[in-house]
Amino acid sequence: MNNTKKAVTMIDVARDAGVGTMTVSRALREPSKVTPETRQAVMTSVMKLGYVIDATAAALSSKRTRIVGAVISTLDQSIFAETIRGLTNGLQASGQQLLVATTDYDKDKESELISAMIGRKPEAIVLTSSEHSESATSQIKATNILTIETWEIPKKPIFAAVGFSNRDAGQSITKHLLEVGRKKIAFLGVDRDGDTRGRLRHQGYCDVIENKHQNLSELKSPKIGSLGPDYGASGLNMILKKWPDVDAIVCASDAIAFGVYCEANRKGIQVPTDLAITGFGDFDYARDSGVGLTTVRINGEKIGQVTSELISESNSGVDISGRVVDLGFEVVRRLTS
Amino acid sequence: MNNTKKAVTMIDVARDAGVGTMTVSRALREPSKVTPETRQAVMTSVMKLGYVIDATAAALSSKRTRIVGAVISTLDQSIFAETIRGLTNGLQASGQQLLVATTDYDKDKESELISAMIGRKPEAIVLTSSEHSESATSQIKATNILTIETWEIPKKPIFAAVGFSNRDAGQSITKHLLEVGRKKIAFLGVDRDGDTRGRLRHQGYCDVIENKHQNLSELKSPKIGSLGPDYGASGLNMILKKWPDVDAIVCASDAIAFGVYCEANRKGIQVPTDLAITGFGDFDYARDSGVGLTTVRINGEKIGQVTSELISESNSGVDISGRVVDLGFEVVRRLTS
DNA sequence: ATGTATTATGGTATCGATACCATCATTGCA
DNA sequence: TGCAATGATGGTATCGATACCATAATACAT
Repeated sequence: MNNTKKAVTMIDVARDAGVGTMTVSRALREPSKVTPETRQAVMTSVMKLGYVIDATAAALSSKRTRIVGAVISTLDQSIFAETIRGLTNGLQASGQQLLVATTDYDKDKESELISAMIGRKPEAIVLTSSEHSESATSQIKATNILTIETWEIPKKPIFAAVGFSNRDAGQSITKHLLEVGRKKIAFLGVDRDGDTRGRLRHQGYCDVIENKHQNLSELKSPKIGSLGPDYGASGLNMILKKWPDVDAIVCASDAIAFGVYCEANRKGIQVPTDLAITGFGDFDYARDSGVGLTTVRINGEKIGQVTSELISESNSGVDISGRVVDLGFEVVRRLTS
Repeated sequence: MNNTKKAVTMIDVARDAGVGTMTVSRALREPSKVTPETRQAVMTSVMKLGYVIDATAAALSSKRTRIVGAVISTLDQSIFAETIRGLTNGLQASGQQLLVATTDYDKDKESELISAMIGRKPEAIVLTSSEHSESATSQIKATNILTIETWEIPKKPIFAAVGFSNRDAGQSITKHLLEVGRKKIAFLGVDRDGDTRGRLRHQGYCDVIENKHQNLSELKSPKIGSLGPDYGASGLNMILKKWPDVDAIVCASDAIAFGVYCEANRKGIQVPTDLAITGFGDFDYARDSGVGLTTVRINGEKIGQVTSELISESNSGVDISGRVVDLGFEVVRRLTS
């Protein structure tokens, strides 16, 4: 495995094709700059020797790594997986590649990973969290590497941001429930350290439900355990015990909403007649399962795609600092509200 | 964004600290090789100047990129996301980073991406598909880069493999249904081009259901559309039309099984009394939703973790070629069988 | 026909850190 | 006391491709 085999370099190809190294380099990168014959000769030698250009050397020499770094919170519930997909697709089209690192919502880890990323000298860094440690931010600013914050649009972006406002989304979905006549709307979510999204959605809910008596919210900070459907099931029971007359629950994620829905079914609670339920994210099991969950749709793939476009733009010389792309969200009413 | 700012190099640090560049290099990488005082002086200068080691130059010089490439089929339904997670966690611990590329089950794209990966001279390449184009395989063999195939264990691994046998899994889950007394067991899956997993699971099913009359299988090749729950819903109807007396359905994925379950519920079919349903993968919505789907559990994260361990082992000089780690799977009986 | 613009090509310094070897200082032991 | 062994440090060639500049060869205009 350890490269015991010979390494074919550009010099070998040049010698074989009877040209200089620069001609090989050009034939490979800007074919129009060499005559068709020389290009042909070079390509033949490349094939014959099985030559592959060394990206490391090319990067050092040209000062262009063609790497984009993504420092994301988690890949767990596929929340960001779509964004990664949108990014890789966009970047692959322009010959860039994505270096990923996951922080698991740990700020120290994020800071550390951002350092490592900076060392790679990527052409851009994509972040999914909206709050960063001081050292991370200052380091990014110092090195002046294009950094794009995604999903939650921060109040003060470092350079540029692509996403939406979780708070606005929280407001919209709560308003929707009010509009369809719900009176006692509860909120169910988790307040995970370092993960501000749930908190912001809760904030949006609170903005709309001003009445202190009406504000029925549970925002737990579970140290362990899944933040998925099982939490929704126990959450519903908690809420029912505290506020038996609840008639709607805004959940901080589809997974939680799904758990609430299943538990309601088990208890014989009619949805949406007795209880309306809304989710967040519009993931496949909310969308296609037949449950017909009312939710807030966020186009994660588009976030990645637009981000890659911004990166391309920046690479072609456009100054995109200060650019904020708000892709919004969509309240999708289905059968649970 | 374009690095208009000065670049701090190791020479700058060396000058500032009043030592040679090699001492700086050592102070940063092998602190034990320098006196505490020099190390301190170097670190002070590093902080002062905001120096970050240039990974590109380090890689070129040391011939160690500390990059591992992952060429995966898709990140869509989070099937491989857990593996990515296991990998990044393991690799981050040893200072490696993961470069990801997605092929969307396109073999040409895979071949192309593998070439690009090879150019990066990664310390290992991780593949999630079990069948590769000829050019991809030969290129990998020629460059002699450690390549680990994951999930489906191929008959003839290039170097090493970590995963399980989809065919065995298909057999086991089908046997389970026979054991619990089912007589008319159907199979529902999709035959996506380039994705052999569904086909192998189907193969396992066929191995067990030898009787031609009993073999009720649908393996469609949908060009478009989701392979998720919505396919399960329509699939159930197809099956019922063809074989009204079916009493069990082996689904090629949890998502499909989930769709079948929901559709059965809608039609008033009792699960599991009238119809048993099994899935594949044990994703969260199968696990925690309360549906209690009987399924085949595959530990995707462990695949990534073990893979990263193999990579570490190889990096420390052990020859792991030919190593095949079969992590198996687990038939989890819940409420739908 | 001659000078200028244009295209094709190659030589070489360079990117920034590390491997290798040399040097010098210090310690241990006969 | 002297000599080898050990440890700390630095000089310099090197990794492999590209940028920059120089040159050669061709086309084109006057």
